[in-house]
Amino acid sequence: MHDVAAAAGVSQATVSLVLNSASGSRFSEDTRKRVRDAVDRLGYRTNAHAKVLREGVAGMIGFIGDSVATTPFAGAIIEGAQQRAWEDGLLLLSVNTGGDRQLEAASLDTMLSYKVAGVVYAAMYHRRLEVPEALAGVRSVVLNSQDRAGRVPSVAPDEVKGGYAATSRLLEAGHTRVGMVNIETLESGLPAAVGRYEGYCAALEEAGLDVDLSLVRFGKGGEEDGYKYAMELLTSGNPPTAIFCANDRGAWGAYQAVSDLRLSIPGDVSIVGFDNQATLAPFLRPGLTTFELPFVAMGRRAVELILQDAEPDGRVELMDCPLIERNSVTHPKEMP
Amino acid sequence: MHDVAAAAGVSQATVSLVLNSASGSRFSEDTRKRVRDAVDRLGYRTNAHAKVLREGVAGMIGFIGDSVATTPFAGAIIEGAQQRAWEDGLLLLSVNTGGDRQLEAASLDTMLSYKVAGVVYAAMYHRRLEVPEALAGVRSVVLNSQDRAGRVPSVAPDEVKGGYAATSRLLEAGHTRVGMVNIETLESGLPAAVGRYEGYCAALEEAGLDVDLSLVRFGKGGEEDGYKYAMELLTSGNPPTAIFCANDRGAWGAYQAVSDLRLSIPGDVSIVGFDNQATLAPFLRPGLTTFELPFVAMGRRAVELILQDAEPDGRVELMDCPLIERNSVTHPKEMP
DNA sequence: CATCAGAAGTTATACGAATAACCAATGAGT
DNA sequence: ACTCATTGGTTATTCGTATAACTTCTGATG
Repeated sequence: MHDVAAAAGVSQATVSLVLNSASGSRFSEDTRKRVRDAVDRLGYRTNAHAKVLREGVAGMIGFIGDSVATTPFAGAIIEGAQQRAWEDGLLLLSVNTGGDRQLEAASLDTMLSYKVAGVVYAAMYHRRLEVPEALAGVRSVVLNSQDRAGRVPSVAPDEVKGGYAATSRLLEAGHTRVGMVNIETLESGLPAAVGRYEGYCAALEEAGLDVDLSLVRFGKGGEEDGYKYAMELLTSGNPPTAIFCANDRGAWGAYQAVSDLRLSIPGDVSIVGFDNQATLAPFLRPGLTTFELPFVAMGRRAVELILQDAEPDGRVELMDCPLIERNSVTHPKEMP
Repeated sequence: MHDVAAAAGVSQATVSLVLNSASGSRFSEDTRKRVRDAVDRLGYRTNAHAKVLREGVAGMIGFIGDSVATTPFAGAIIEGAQQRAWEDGLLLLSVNTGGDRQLEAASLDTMLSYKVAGVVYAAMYHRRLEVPEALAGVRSVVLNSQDRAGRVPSVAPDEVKGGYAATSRLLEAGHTRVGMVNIETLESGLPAAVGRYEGYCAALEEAGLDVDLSLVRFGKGGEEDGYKYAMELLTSGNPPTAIFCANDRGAWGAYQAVSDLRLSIPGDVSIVGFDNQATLAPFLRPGLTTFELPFVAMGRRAVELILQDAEPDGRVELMDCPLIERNSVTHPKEMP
């Protein structure tokens, strides 16, 4: 900057003021032009660290993921966060800890020493977790999970509403016997499993239907269980005409079961999935009607909470899971 | 740091020296202890910006991806880069540009103003690309692609060797009629398509076999083409006993074709894929034998090149694609 | 004519750490 | 007694920017 000042024949302060005062017309047009020319000629670029040193806070937001980058869905989460940050000219300083608490603490420490404007603490899957202590020292948001202690604001998908919407989609198509293959037991406490089931029940009740436990199965989220439990449901005495699979992998298993039974989707049985897994859901035949975890929107929202002025509270913000309509749902077959 | 110095009853310089001189025993044990106690008591954390300001280079590496985070495979690339960076105590300052050259330039500019130690320029898929001019100003590496101008060093998968290894795997199992369903035409110039085909030819020739063009098809990389061309090959007069599908999605299509023909894998036809797509290859039945793009290793290597002392040249470093053995390959059936 | 307002800059300082250069005290060697 | 090395520190300066506070000049005004 001193070089620029010398080249333009002014003082360093003048350069700084010309460059930063948005429109404060304190200088003559001539001087401003000389400064800008010198900047261009010398290829001057401001030193961000000197700026931060003076101003106390950096144009960076820390992003700590327990392994977000490697899980196929959730890359979108970091993408959303980054997009939103960049809209305010900020960059993401990111780390995947792989769940290593020590790495987590160390990298958080480094981030803080870089005076990040805030920290997004993102989890690979929706759960209740303990945040590292050092987070208390900065503005922070828990993403795709919830702070168990309830101190840090959180952003997570609305599983209940998602389960409700998925089930409603089938009920509205006219189904009255709607099965569910869940991804975990309720005792697991997994918000996705508990919430989607709760939504399933709520939708049935609202439609005046009882929850028939013979139509509900609890697997482990893999396609093997999807296959196994869909098979059980469809070969039972009084099979469902539609199945809500609480994740797409389970739905894939269900597809295979339906195929092995020489039935067809959606003619004989309608299927709704959950997750909109990019490498799976669009490629099944027929395309899987499913619900999307709003990763991009969640990432954006988390950064937004960091950026906003209002003092944060420990509130959990739940975000809608949009329906992705494809071709695995239709009306139930008329009974013979 | 002044506060710490005051609390410990020493000068700021002493604190700095005690904290940084690894073992330089210039101070009494007593003083050092007082300093460390004060640091703990006050929860002092060094200001990274002040340090960078003095030293000229930051403990950060820029990572620019054209949309790495959202593509399901390549999250691993950023993971590898970050891992390696952290081993040297560096963090990644990352941006996904979504291919927007303007955003790319702007974010690169910001990164440079943060005095990053280097920049990794990562592409979503392997190709030849033009790097932004500003990259010339820093140490940089092109990742998962190659600098067309040949100035910036590049790290990319060894497609030829991959295609060679895939084909060899089938030849070694005893197959002599090995088909290939490619992901693109050769005219596309796509290194993955061109290289894997070249490797396929090389392996055949080395085994003393001619390349039989009636066994080769060029699709668009989707499962529809995988289905269509596998079907063509298998229903031809003299079908192959094994097919090398140049990507896993194509292999999935081939699986469906085989299934529709009431044949079995690997009994009637062996299949080898490419990509080891995490949400697909392990879940096919039988599990797909395939090759992995070494994303983590590539990410690591790119950062390593940035970190190393030697002056870089524009060399392209090709990395091996490891075989992921599952159950889709066996000996050919004896002819009746 | 004295005064005052505004325009157009400049000077000086602070941010936090690293380090070269300096200083004071002690004890050993001659 | 004098020199000199060693130990254990301190002082002063630098990195690059932002900005509060000051200066100087030019017209305009009462």
